[in-house]
Amino acid sequence: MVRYQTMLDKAVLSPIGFDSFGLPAENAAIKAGSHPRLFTEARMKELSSSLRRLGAVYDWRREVFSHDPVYMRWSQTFFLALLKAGLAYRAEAPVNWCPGCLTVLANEQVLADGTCERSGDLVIRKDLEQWFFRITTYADELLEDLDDLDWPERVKTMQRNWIGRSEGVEFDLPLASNPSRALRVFTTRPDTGFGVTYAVVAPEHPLLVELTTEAQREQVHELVERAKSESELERTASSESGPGLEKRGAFTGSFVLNPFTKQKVPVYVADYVLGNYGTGAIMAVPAEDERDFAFAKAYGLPIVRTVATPEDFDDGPYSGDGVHINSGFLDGLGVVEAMKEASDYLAREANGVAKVNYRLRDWLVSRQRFWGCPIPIVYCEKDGIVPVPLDQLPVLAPDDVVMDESGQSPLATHGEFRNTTCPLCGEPAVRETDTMDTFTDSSWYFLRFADPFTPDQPFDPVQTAKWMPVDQYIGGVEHAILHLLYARFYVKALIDLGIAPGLSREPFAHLFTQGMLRIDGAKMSKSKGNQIAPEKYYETVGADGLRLFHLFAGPPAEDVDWTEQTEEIIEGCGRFLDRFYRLCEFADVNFHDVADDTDLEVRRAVHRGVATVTDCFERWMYNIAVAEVMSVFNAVSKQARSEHGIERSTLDEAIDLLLILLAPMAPHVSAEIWERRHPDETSLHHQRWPVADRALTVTDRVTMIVQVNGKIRARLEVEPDVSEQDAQDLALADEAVMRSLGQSPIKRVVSKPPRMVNIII
RNA sequence: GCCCGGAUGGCGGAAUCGGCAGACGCGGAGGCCUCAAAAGCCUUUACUCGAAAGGGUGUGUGGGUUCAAGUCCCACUCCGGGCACCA
Repeated sequence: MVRYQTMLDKAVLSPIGFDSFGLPAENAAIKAGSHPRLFTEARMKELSSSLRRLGAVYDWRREVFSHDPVYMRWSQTFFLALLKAGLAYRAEAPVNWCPGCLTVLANEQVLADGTCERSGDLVIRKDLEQWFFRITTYADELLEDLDDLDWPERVKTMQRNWIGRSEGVEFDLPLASNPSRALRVFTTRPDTGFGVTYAVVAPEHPLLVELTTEAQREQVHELVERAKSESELERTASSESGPGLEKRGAFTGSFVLNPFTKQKVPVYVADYVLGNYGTGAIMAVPAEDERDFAFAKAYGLPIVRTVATPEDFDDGPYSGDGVHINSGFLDGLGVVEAMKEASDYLAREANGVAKVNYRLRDWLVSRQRFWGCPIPIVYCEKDGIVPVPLDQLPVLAPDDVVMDESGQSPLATHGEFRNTTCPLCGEPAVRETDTMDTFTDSSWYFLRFADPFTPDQPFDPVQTAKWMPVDQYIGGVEHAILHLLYARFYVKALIDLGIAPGLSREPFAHLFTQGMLRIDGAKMSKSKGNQIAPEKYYETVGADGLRLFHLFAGPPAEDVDWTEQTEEIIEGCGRFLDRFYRLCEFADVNFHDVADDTDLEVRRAVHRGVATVTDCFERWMYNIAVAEVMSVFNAVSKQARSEHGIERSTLDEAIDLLLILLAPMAPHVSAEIWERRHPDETSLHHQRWPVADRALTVTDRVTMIVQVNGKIRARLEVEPDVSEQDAQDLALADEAVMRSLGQSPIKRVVSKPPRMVNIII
């Protein structure tokens, strides 16, 4: 794509960098007892050289990498800026701990089945004090701005689901024993209030102890203990997760008053209510909520319908629209009107307020690992949390560390690093020894690319304004709600912090999600260690052969399976390039002197090929583009090697145009041939992308199909502008058509000249 | 359970609008070249009836719309992905 766009004479910025911090390097270093930097830099070298050999076009002058102290300085500066703005904070919270990675993870890094996105270990819950970024502040903007992005709908949907905005009402359920106190709940269905037959609090709810009566203490205690011992994932996302999961709960012994019916309803504690969403307590409406229904059935609680169910509805919870029943002043209203009435009522009677809740949680950025960007904070007994002064950044990890398998970050036990003095009072203090999530590093690198040369600022606003947003961002779907969400948040925050004035609030205007290479169904990735090294193919079919295969293998958005057949396809691509080379050497070519109709046909094929390949490139159909080049080549080659032969200038034009079409796909061999053919011209890659000669691409004859009762009976060559009458006459005069018509009278003729005529009998 | 995407020869995959299904490649078969092989070249290759000419069938399944459906509509099956106790 870069090569193609460049040949269209566009200014193309194609940068490269390395997200060089992270666990793979650290784990490798632990195994070998060496320093992750050694691994990382060796790997970077290998990768760079492999990419260069592949012929990837990058502006290597702009290369950046996250463990570069210059880069780290700004990563840390941003952390402190976020802290100053109140967007970074330290809090104790239940967090996801991965026993395989020996660190906490962000919610986004935990898969739906409760395992770690990277190591596959089951994540456990721990209560720890950690650093967070207040990404939830931007929840609405992150959601709304998705609408205008040219991204795959799938990715946008994933982000929308992840943010999980829901509008509802928060209100009070007064305690029956003491109506001046209340249990606050959140609901999206205030209209179903008359159907509230019980309430539920989460096991973590602060009021739980107060609500629990002596008689129920033991039962409640048992449930709370069990909920605590299980990870959140066992609780919410076990293998049978979802609304069908078994509900476990216990009666607290207390009652609250339903503000609609003024009836006493029991308060339960149950693990299906989450402590960290909404108010951690709900009003339960079993008739209109699947989960409440299951719980009510299990615990023998009453179920009162408040919305009439459709006629064909048998049983169970019904959450659709309908007319309200058993609902006092709401009776007869539809769901939408009833919601409004009920909300107004709750506002008057139960301190009800409209409330928006999000599934999205703040971004946990602390990592108990060594190979990451240190969090630039000092803890002082007197001054508390103290940011490291900007002129002392970057805080660098020491090199004299021991990487062992203890699971402890070497920073935590490194006295010299850990023990420092407070920047404010000068008294002894300790450094933060956690590092930042590597997604913080990758959340702003694209800004640095616009101007990576200055050490004095993270990026030049003039340059970022010039290049940003990224016109075409390409990545795997696996980043749909990790990197792509974090980077969007970062950009918005950096703008609001005044760090990136004039920047577009969305970093990636167009997103294309590439497919992945799979082996035995598993994604090929560095973490799985099942990669296929390209080097081997550089030797056999060359980088160009491998490139051609890569494009040819299938649509770029889809995954490619590596099978026994794959090697053979790669060889086939290599063979094509060999054949192409031989034609350019005029091997087995016969020439004739004066151009004739056969030459015209060749020229037509070539020019149509130019048009088709251009179109394919515009529409990401690289596999078809390769097929088209092969196809055109076959036509040219066949003519050139026929006895009749080809006229010299026809072949020259064909080869030159094919070389240009091939330049972005197989840049090495095409450039070599070009140089040999045109020693005095500028290189192939500086040639302008061709435009097909319209006179040659318009068709002079077209194949018209003739159908009888929809079945094809003949194919006729006709003029493209053949009239309807002529088309029909031709069709009816055809021998094969006449045969299938037989004696039957013609009922009707449908014709779309010059494509087809259909005769109905 | 809900929401997306997909299903086309032995295989990877083509087919902007409803109008020639299977482009291109891989693999297979036969042949040429060769003492032989490799490489290369040529022919052939959806299935099926037929000696051939020619016919029939065919894009996951079942219906429908249409002169005409891989393409549009309805129902379903299977595969892939996402979400899934968020009130």
